[in-house]
Amino acid sequence: MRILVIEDEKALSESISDYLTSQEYSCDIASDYTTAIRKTEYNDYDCILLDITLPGGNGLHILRQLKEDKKSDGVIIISAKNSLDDKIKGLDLGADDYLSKPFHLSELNARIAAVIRRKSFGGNSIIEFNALRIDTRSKIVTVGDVSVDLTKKEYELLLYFISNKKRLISKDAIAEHLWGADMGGNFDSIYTHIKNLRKKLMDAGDADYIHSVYGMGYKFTDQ
Amino acid sequence: MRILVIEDEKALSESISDYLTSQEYSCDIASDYTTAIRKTEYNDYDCILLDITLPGGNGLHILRQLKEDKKSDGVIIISAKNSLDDKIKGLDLGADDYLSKPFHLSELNARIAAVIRRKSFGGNSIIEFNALRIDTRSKIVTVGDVSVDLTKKEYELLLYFISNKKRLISKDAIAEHLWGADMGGNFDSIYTHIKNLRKKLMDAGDADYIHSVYGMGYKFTDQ
DNA sequence: ACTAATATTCAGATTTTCTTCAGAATCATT
DNA sequence: AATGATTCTGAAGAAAATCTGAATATTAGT
Repeated sequence: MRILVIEDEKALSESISDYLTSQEYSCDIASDYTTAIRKTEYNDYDCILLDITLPGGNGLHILRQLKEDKKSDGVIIISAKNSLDDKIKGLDLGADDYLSKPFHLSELNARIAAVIRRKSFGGNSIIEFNALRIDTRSKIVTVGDVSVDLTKKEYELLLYFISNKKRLISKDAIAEHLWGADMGGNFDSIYTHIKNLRKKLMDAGDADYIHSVYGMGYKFTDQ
Repeated sequence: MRILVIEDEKALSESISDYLTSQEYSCDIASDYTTAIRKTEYNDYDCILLDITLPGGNGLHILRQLKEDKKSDGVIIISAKNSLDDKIKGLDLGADDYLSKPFHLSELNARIAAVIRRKSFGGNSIIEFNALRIDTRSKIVTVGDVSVDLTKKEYELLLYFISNKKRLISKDAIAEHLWGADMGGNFDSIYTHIKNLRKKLMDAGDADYIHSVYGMGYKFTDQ
C-alpha cells in the first residue's frame, strides 16, 4: 500500500512517514505544492494525506486538481485549523476524511485503514458482526431484518467500536475520534451516547456487544 | 509508574501533572536545571518529560547528563520551537521521542505509553509467560484460550511482576510503582490485590507464579 | 510454642459507570 | 425568520465495580 504525505512541516511529515513505514505502508513525502502535484501525476497512491495549509498554494487547490484527474479517491485532509468551513469544503471537494492536528498516529492509522477498506470494497462497503450489519455507503444499520435508526454520533460510535472490535478502547480514544479533541475529563456525553446506542441495538434484537471495562474503557466483542 | 516533568512554566507543568496523575501515573515536577539534576540523581523514573528551553541551563545539557548517567532511557523532549535541528540533536542525545508545543494531553499520554512499552518490553506489545499472555496495547490478558478480566490495579500488578520476572520484588517497590508513594508501612491493600490476582489467574487455569518470599517480598517465576 | 509475616474475608469508602432528564444546539420545514 | 422536531450535552442521582484497611486466620521461621 502506497501513501503520499503532503505536508510542509518536516518534523511532522517525517514522524508520520516513520510510523506508517513501521505499519508496513510505503510512504512518499511531498513538502510543497509543485512536488505534490508532480508526485500524484506519476504515481498511483492508495491513500493521500493532505495538509490544507501549504506554502506556495492552498492544499484545497491540490484536492481540486486531484478531483479533475479522478484521483481524489482516498484523500484524507489534515489541518491545523479545526474549522468546520475547511472541513465542509474539503469533503465537498471529494476528500474521504478529515483529521485535525494534533492527532494520534494510531488514529491516523485507523482512518487510513478505513479509507483503504472503502476503496477496495468498490464503494460497497458492508461491515458485519453476527446479526449486525452496517452499510457504510448508505449508512444503513440493520440487526437481522430489523433496521436501526441511529443518530450521527451513535453511528460514528458504532463504526468506531466495530472497526476496533475485540480491542480495549479508552474513552479518550473515543473522544479523540468522535470529537477530535479531548473533552477535559467530562465523559458524560459519551456515557449517554453509549447508553442510547446500546438500547437501540438491543431493542432491535441484538446482544450487548459493548462491554464496559471498569476504569479502562470499552470493548466491542461477542464474548 | 513514575514520571518527572522538567518544565519551568508552572501553569503547564501543573496541568500536565494533574492530567498524568489522573491517568494513574505518579508525577514529580522540576522547574529548573538544578532541581531537575538533583531529582534524577536520587530517583528512578519510568519516563522523563524534558522542556528544552529552561532558565539557568539548556535542557539539552540535562539530557547529556542523563545520558552519561545511563538514565536517558525514556526521555520525551517537549519544545516550543518546532525546529528540526532541536529534534535531531535531542534524538541524537538519546531522547526517545519529541513533542512540540502545543500538544493534546492525550497525545502526550500516548507517547508516554509508547515509551514505557518500549522500555519495558522492547517495543513488543505482547508479553508471554508460559500459557499467560498479555497484550499491552489492548490490555487483554489470557491464559491459554481463557480470557481473564483484571481490574486496573491487578493489571498493573501483573505487568509489574512480569516485567520483573525471576527477580525478587519488595513490597516497597510495588507500592512505589503502583501508588507512587510509600504506604506508611501498611501493605494490606497489596496483600488483597495479590490474593485477587492469584485467584483470577488460577481460576483461568494458570499455575501460581507469584511466590511469596517471607520477609522479603515476591518473586514471579515458574520454578 | 511463639512471634512476625502473609493470606483471607469482608464491610465501608471511593471511584466509575449508568440512567434520566432538561436545556442548548442543530436541523428541517414553512 | 419562525416554528417545531430532533439531537446533543452535561448535571444529578442511582447503581455497580473496585479499592482499602481492619479483623481474623494461616503460615513460616526460630
